[in-house]
Order: sequence, then structure tokens, then C-alpha cells
Amino acid sequence: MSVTSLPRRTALAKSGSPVRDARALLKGQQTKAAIVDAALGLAAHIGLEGLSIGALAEVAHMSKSGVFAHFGSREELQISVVREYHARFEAEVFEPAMKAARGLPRLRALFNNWMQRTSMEIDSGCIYISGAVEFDDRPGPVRDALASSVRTWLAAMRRAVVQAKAEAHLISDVDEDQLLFEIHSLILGLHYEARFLKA
Amino acid sequence: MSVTSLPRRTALAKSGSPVRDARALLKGQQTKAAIVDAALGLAAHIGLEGLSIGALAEVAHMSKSGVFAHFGSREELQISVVREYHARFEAEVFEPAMKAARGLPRLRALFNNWMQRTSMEIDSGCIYISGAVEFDDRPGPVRDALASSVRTWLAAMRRAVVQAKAEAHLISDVDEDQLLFEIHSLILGLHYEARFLKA
DNA sequence: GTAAAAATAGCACGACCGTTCTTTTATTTC
DNA sequence: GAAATAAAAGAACGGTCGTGCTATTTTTAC
Repeated sequence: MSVTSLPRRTALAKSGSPVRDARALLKGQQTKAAIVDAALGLAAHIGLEGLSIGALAEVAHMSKSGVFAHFGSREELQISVVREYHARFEAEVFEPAMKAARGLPRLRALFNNWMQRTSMEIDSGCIYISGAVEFDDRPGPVRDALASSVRTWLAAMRRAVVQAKAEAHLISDVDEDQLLFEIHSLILGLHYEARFLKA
Repeated sequence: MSVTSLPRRTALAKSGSPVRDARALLKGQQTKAAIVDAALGLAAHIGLEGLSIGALAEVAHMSKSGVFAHFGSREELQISVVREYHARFEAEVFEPAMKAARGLPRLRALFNNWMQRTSMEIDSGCIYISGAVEFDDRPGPVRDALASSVRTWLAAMRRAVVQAKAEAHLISDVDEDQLLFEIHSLILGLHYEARFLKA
């Protein structure tokens, strides 16, 4: 079995002996992370709505009920996927750009990272985009989690625009919200062309 | 029954008495048109993938098999919906704009009609956008029909840009494809904000 | 009006879905 | 080690799906 060969990740547990807490995750948490990882890969291709527990179980080499037990409902699984996507997006797009100087350099870094990620997602898809289409008419916790993540990211992007304007790196009468909207739109256009109209 | 109160549409039949041909569609064609109409309304909300024959039958007040018989497969139904959407898009966005003067006026008219339709689709959705997300990883005749329709429309939009440049309504060094891309992107941004991030 | 043909309904199928419950296995605690 | 506990599997449920087959009804043709 390859489970024991997985890298042990440390984490703070809510209670219990501090000895274990400092060493590794419980086995359950470990496989749960592996399931979410597989689910994210699957959802990126076929969408959050297309994500089925049966297909996920097959990919994860587990039984349906084994997978299910970790989440309690399909909705909770979808939310876990959204949260994981959010974390990776932040780590890959947001955080590296924070090393750039405040103002236009940082705004450029953010946009470049965003574009680069979108380009690399050509064969996997962005769940902020596919999820928006799938859940724009479907209220509920999944949509809420999705919208919350997107709004968090757009707010970060907006801060960068405001700062660039404050640093006088942008002409003074630029409309922050309009610029943010146009940046976002270009990403959506890139995604559409690359994913759907490719070749 | 309201079927007889539907507007009778004339059409060329493949054979048979010319007397009937000039008067009305066969009953079958009539209800098929009604089914496609209902299917389009349904697909606009829940997507082409979410469109199920059972749900459609309920909306159309028919049996599943009654609906199914008109298409022979779910795929054929989806393609019919795409074609119907294409026809309406053309009639609503493209054709009225052709009355505007060639060049920038016509380009503006096209863009305005496009924007207006997108705005009115806030509570129904655009299947050129939702379909792109649903089928970007799913090759087949539905994707082909969808991509063909979108490409036809984008090509028309591009012609308008080229003409506007030829009429010297645009500065001479504008890149037609880049402008087309930016126009398309703005529509996608509008759709995203209005449908998903609303309120 | 009657016969041919088309349209629709009814029913059943196998497949997959999310979920629940029970049993077995693996892990942790002492 | 053994006992306690967590994790995973297995089987079954009711439901919906697309689709095929066979009647029945409605529409067309003469």
C-alpha cells in the first residue's frame, strides 16, 4: 500500500496528546486530503456538478461509502473542493505577487500570475469560472462558498489597483472598479478562447 | 387544448400535396417546435447538460417517450436547442444591427444589441457561455454545434470591426483580432458579474 | 367515413446517483 | 500485547436518467 509512503503533514489538532499533534495527521485526515486532491482534479475537468462520489471513489481506489464517510454529503465534498481550490489559488497567484513592490509592480505581478495560471488550466479548467456557470441559478452553501472565494480574490485585486493609483502609477482619473472589471473580463476571455475555441 | 391556437407556420414539405404545404406544418412539427421552445427555456436556466427529458416532458405536458420520439436521442435534442438559440440570437442581435450604416455605427449597434441581450439574460443565462463551460472538455456533435454557432457570430462581429477600420472609423493601427477579443471579453465579464456576483 | 400513417402514451430495462445501515478491518490508546 | 476507537467496505434503498418496445390515440389521406 502506498498510503504509508505519503508525506506526513503536521497540523494542530483540536485536542488530545500534544505528542501526536506535533508529528502527523491522523490516518483519516491524511486520506481525506488525498480524496480532496483527487476530487479537485476531477472537478476541474468535469465541473463541481459533474463530480460524483462513485467516480471519485474509483479514482481514489476506495469504496463509495469510504469516500462518503469523510464528508457526510456531496455538498460538503463540493465545498471542501472549493476551499482547496481557494487555498491553491492563493498560494500560487496571490502570495508570490506580494513580494513585488506595492503599486503597479504588484498589480502587474498579480495579473501575470493570474494569466499564467489560466493558461496552464487550459486542460483542467478553472472552477471559479465553471462553478459560476453551474451555480449562478442554484442558491445554497456551495454557491456561497464559491462566491465568497471569488469575492475575496477580486477584493485583493481591487486593493492592488487602489494602491497603484495611490502611488501615482496610474493616471489619476482611472476608475478602480472599471479597471478591475476589465482585468477580470480579459481573464474570462482568455479562458473562453483557450478552453472552448482552442484549435 | 391550446395547440390549435398556436400560430400556424408555413414551410416547404419534402413531398405530398402542395395544398397542405402552403397552409401549415404537420401536427408533429408543430409540437416539436413547442418542445424545443420549452427546452430552450429550461436549458437557459439549468444548462444543456442539466436538460433532462423527464423534466422537459413535465414542462411540455407530455410523456417522456412522446418527447423523446421527436429527437431520437438526448444529444439530438441538445443540438436542436443550440440551433434554436442560434436562430434567435441572430434575429435579435445580428439582423437589427444590419440596418445601421456600415462601419462604426453598425459595430456599435452590434455591441449594444449584444450587451442588451446579455443584460436581459440575467435570469435565464446564455447558452453560448454556459455551453462553453459544459462542453469544453466533452468532444462530440453538441460541442461542435455550439462552437460552430459561436464562431459564426464572432466572425460576423469581426467583419464589422474590419469594415469600421476600412471606413477609417477606427485608428489605423488597431488590431482587429485584439479588439474582437476585448469586446468578447467584456461581454463575458458582464455576464459573470450579472449572473453570478449579482447583489 | 374509412384505411393508412403519424404521434403519443405506457411500461420496463439497466445504469448510475446520493445516502443509510451493518459488518469488517485498521489504527490508536493504554 | 489487549481494549477502545476510527476508518473503510459491502450491500441495499429509492430515485432519476436515457432509451427501447408495444399499445393506443390522433391526425392525415383518399
